[in-house]
Formats: sequence, C-alpha cells, structure tokens
Amino acid sequence: MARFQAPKGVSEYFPDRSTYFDYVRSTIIESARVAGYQLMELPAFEDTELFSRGVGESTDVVRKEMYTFEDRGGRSLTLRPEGTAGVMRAVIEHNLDRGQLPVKVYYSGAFFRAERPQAGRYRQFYQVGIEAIGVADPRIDVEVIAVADRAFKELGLSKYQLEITSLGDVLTRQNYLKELRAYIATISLDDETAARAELNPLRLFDDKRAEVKSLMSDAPVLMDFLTEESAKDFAKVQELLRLLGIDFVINPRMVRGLDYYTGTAFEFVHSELGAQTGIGGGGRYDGLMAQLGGQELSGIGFGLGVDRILLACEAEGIALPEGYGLDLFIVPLGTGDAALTIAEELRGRGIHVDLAFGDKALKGAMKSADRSGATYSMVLGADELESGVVALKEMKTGESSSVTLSALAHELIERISNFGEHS
RNA sequence: GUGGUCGUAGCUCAGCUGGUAGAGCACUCGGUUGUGGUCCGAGAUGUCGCGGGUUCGAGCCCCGUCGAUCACCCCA
Repeated sequence: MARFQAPKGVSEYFPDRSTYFDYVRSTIIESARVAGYQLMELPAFEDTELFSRGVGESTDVVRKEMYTFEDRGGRSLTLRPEGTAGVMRAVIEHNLDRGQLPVKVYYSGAFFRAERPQAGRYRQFYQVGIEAIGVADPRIDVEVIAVADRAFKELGLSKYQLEITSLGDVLTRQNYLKELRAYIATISLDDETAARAELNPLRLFDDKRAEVKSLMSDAPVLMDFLTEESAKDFAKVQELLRLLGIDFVINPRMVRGLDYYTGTAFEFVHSELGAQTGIGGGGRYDGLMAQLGGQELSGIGFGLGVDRILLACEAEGIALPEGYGLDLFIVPLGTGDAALTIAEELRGRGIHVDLAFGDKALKGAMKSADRSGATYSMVLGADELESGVVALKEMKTGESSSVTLSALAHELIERISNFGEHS
C-alpha cells in the first residue's frame, strides 16, 4: 500500500521545530494579551458568501484561492482564507459590539488558500491576528501596529521593516481610482495585465516585472488625494509611531490584498525570505461591519503569518530562549514507580520534567537525559530513595550537588531562571 | 493556473558512458556492573517518490504522475 502523504502545500510542525513554532506563536499572542486583547475562537469554515462579500469579489483570494465545498444540506461553505471576516460575523451575530467599545480580540489558527505553494507560502498556514472594533482613533491604529512590533522585537528580529500608508476614505478612493484608471488607459499593457487592472487598478503597483514598474512610475499616487481629515489622521499615526520609537517608512504604493481596507494600512516586510517578503499586515476597515449587515463601526486589525515569522527567525539565526524546554530529566534505576511519582509531583508545581521509561540501562538513560535538553538530571536508585538525598546534576557543566528529595521542588524553582515564563 | 530545478537509509548526500546501492551524521547494543557529551567496536535500516515504456539488464534513458523547491500571477 502506498504511504500516505500530507496534502500538497500544507505547513506542518513536529519536534523539535514545533517547539520553535509554538514559541513564536505564543510570543505574538502574549504581545496581544498584554495590550488587553482577548481570545476569539472561531470556526475554520464559514458561509462562502461571508468571504465573497467581506473580502471582496475582485480579490484573487475570492476569485481563485478559496477552498469551497458543499455540506450535506447543500450549503456552500468555505475554509477561511483570512480572519477578519469571521471575527466581524461573530461580533455582529452575538452583539458583542453592544457593550463597551472597542471590542479587542485576538485569534490564532489555520487559514487556507489554494495557491501554488512556494517558499513561505502554504495552502494551510497559520496566522495570529487581532482586531480592535468600534473606535476611530489614530491611537488605536498605532496600538495595533505596536502589538505586532513588540512581538517582533521580543522574538529578536531585526531585519524587518514597517511600511505604512493611508488608503483614505471611500470618497477619496473613488476620486483616486478615476484618475488612476484614466492614467492606465494611456499606457499599453498585455491582455492579462489589462484585465487585472480592470478589476482593481491598484494591483498594478504590486507587479514585479520591470516593464510594468516603469510604466507605473508616473502614475498618480493615492496619498495625494487624501481628504484633509484622512491626511490629519495619517500625520497623527506617524507622530505617534515616532513617539513610541517604532521605525517605519511610508510606502505610497502599498497594495493590500483584501478590498475592505480604508485609512491606515500597514505591512511588515522581512528582507531574508525570498519572494514572499510580507510577515504580516493589516489596516483600518471602516466599511466592513456595515457591509456584513452590522452597524456602522470602524475597526482595525492585523494578521501575522506565523510560518513566515518562524522562517524569518531562522533566517536571522535566532535561537530558542534559555529554559524553554525541560528543567529536569530523571534516570530511574529499578525505581520506575517512585520516579514517576516524583515527576508527577514536580510537574504539578509547574516544573518541566521527563524521565526514562522501559527500564533503560543507565548509560542509555543518561544519553536520553542529554538528548532531552533538560537543564538538570538526577539518577534515582535504591540508595537515593533510602537516604532521601539525590545528586542534582547540571548537564551543561557536569557539576552536581546534593539535594534532599523533600527540598527538590523548591531547589529547582530557585535555580531555574525564567521560571514560569515557558509554562 | 504558468515556467525552471529536483525526488537514493531517519537526516545530508555520493553512485562513472545503463551491469539489481554506498558514505557521513543520527539510532540500538557493547567496551566502562551507578552518570550523558569525546573515543573504539558491533548492529539494524532502503519497494532508489509512484506507474508505465525502451533494454538481455534501469537508481541512471524515455513518457506520465505525485511531491518538494525556486520564480511569475497573488499573498501571511
């Protein structure tokens, strides 16, 4: 029988890399939590129309990248290609926007797009996102950006860049698009590109071909069309970013892949990832709630690509922090029952403990201790049980010191730097 | 969806102009009867991605297919 393979283009993580993945994801989530964002756990599939309406009919995501299927009741469902539409649906459906505003939530999970896989691009990929709904204030725009930026700094990333722009309000966009279409009508494009321009002329700014780039170099830029209010908000966003010490560049040609963005839009790009430079992005979406049948509320959020951020960390050679793994590895010598009992006791106090199973010989068990990456090891034989004293060995230095079993938990907690941070 | 490159042991890879598989690392056991990493010895491991074709004979050539990878469209 042929061996099963994972479906094409999915990202999956297993030891030891899964530990690194988990660390990256937890770091991002923690950055959201310290800013008061709370978990939203949502379905991986939704009514297809939620995405076609929310994300936008003209986007590639909706036109050719959705995993759509019919359930047994004949409903058309789609595996979520992004997170914001689902959050909006849940907020509207459960009236979460009827209380205190803003509603601040985060989500984390798998998303699905039927694209050709490539470095850092998967058909099932992971995002952590946050949304702040119900307050139109440049300060919250900056807070959202700061949550992402803090996560990147916490991870130790340095080769990334924040790009920002303002897409203006609906009226601005209409005026601008008219001008842009007029400009595009004056240049000559191949059929396919022209068709794309027809659908959404902004996309031409994203084209990587040199010919197209030079043709677009004289195109009108949206930022020149901003209304006074949009321009003021955008200036405020920049001022606040400077105040918080968050570096950025203005990219007036930034294009977001989803149609719902208005006002502030931003993207984090990383220089070491090949063709897929984006590690996260987001922006304000003032018309989306109403578009999906809710009240007129503005919102802002981001989605960060966990797979790509992990790749970025690896590309920059960032190691997992000390003390992220096991604290203690127990090597039993015919004392399996006692070893398991002690392990469970220590685990109950939050200490990360593993032990050798299957009556392994001492040498093999010590090797396991070594491989486990545990900070400490201890041999537990009849002598130790009798005397109640064990030799706690620090694996890195090879030095060991005597500790009584009754003081073991206390001693470990004392010694473990960062205790609790990795639990 | 389009194009380039590539699929050999758990991993990284070698394998000549076609003659039915090899190295390093990792793994298991031992040298060392209660202390890992170094060293030495021994051992296990493959439908050579899959299917078909050419050939006396295919890991190698041809076709198809699946997957990976890189780029394009696009995006996290």
